[in-house]
Amino acid sequence: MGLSSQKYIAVKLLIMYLNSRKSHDIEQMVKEFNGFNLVAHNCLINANVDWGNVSEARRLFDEMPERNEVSWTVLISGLLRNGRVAEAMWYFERNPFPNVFLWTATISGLVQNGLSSEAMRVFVKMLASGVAPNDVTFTSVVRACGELGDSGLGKSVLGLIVKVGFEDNLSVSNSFISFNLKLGNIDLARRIFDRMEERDVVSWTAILDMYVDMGDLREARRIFVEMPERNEISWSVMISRYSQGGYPKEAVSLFHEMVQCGLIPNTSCYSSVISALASLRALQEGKNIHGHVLKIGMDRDIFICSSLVDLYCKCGNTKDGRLLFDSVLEKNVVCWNSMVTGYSLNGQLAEAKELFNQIPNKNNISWNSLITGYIETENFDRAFEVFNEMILSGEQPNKSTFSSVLKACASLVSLERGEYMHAKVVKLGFQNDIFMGTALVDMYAKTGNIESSRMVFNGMLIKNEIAWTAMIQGLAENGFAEESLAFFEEMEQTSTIKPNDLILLSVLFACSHCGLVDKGLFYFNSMEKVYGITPSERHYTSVVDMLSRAGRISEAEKFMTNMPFEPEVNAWAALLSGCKTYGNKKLAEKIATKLSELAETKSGGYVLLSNVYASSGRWLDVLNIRKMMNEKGVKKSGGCSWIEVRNRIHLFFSQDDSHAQSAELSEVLELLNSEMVIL
DNA sequence: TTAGGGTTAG
Repeated sequence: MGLSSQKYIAVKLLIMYLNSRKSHDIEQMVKEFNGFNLVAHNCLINANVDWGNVSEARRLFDEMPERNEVSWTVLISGLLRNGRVAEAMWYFERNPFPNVFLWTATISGLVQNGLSSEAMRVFVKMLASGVAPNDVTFTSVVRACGELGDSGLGKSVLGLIVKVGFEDNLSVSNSFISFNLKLGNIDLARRIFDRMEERDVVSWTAILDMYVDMGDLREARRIFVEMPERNEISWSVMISRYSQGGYPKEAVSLFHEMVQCGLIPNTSCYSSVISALASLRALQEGKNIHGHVLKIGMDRDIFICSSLVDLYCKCGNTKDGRLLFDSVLEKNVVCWNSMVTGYSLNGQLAEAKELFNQIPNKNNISWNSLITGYIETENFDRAFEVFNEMILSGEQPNKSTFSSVLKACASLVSLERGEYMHAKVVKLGFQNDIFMGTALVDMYAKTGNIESSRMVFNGMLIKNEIAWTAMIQGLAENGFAEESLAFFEEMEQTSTIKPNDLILLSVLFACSHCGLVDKGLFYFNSMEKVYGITPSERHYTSVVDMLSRAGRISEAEKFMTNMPFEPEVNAWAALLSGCKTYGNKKLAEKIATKLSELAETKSGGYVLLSNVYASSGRWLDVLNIRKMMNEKGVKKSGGCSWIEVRNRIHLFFSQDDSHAQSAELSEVLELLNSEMVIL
């Protein structure tokens, strides 16, 4: 077989690979080909690497009777591209063709796997071996310096580059732009860009990304429009950053715009747009994209698959998510995490736990997903257990982990654990993070330690809407109504943050508890006009409560009849309680009749009704309702309480003695009771 | 063989 026909076969295989991406066809073709063909074999290895069948690629390589330098390069760079560094290095040590391509492929592969120090060591070895680096080598080496955040190292490499004469090379200059952006030298990056004689789409995209990273999406959009040349990566930068930055709608419309312009989206664009659709819970459009991805043969891409798993799960369809997950041959940790998160989000904790146990290389996101799942299903005990297991396994908790566990401490009203977590946050140096600050303010407020809550809040360098909400709400709910209002006024005067519906609810709550009725009514009436927030049922109920507490019963009643929706049961309860306090028996009876009617029509109505009677001290009515519920066979979910002793949560249910020490506890209670009688 | 881009947790 001559070289030209070998080339012919290789080209044909490549065309088939690009068109059909069907491994089977290509394998068939290689088999039909009489005898061994080196070029075809190399192509097949390359194709398998691209499809993620790395083990198959390695098998093909190992079985080759003869290999050339392309075979070695394809295999080693393929292994590195798929994160199989140890295997790649094993082959690298044994490679009989140490040319510049292979050195460069290895250096860049190591950098891509986050092993920049190792990459630099290989680079030094390369220089010592006498092989001269080329421009591509330098771009990878500069990237490694950037990843290491080592500006001194970058300067030494620049010296070498100038010595060899690559300083004006386009790729090398581009890599220096990103190097400086990584180190925060924005001005220097911009100066390099401005000084460049020739710029390509990569240079422009780097500058575009700079504005996106700074959070200036408008300026980024301007650069994007003005760029002399745009390719699919420039588009993908825009789409992904809009998606990640909390603008999923814009990301989707940008994707449509791209398609309308006649451009072909790459895998990045697809994974980003699917992620945006997942945020929007847009299942149908996501399914359309999935169909399209299947049609064009991108359905094996791990990024696309992980986003699709996430999409199906976020839309509540864990079954289809799992089906897709199972079809992925070589899963990475992100793919695993997407599925665990999917089960967690949908409350399927047994499935989440089972899958979590099977993850081969867990990272902290895997742990966080499971912890969050337990917290969302209010299984706080298990959440803390998993947290402890995480620490024991040697996995470092991150800010997300603490955000979750602090939420659990708040829900459990467990100050002791909260303080322990706070200490850990400080030890790891996370205390200045805005998420941490907010979670701590909330935890301390919910556990009743308003002093610490205030201290953390005052110490926060930047305060966002969520932080202010936690503080204002915390103060209001802990009975510091006046202070809560003072903080609200301070927020209005000193920040640009606009009040949200939760803050206004707290403000109404505070006004109600301070007896500042007119002030409360003023804020309620300002909601729509000044703040552009439509009041919800809860806001209306709060006003009813406020008027009732102040004895303005007829006003409260009138307010209720003018509400744009059916009043909540809590609103009736507030009014009834007001009637009781101010002795309005006639209206109280009217409300009682109304509530009985409501109980008939609403599911769980009896329970609510009995709660309403209980809250206004009408115990006879409570007993009657309970009797009626028993007759009709209506079950009430039991009351539940808990106490924390030596890091263990003890749960107690009403009319239930399932606690292991319930007999002893009863005895002690009886003893205490008798003591109280004596006193 | 490269520089610019992607998926998951709070």
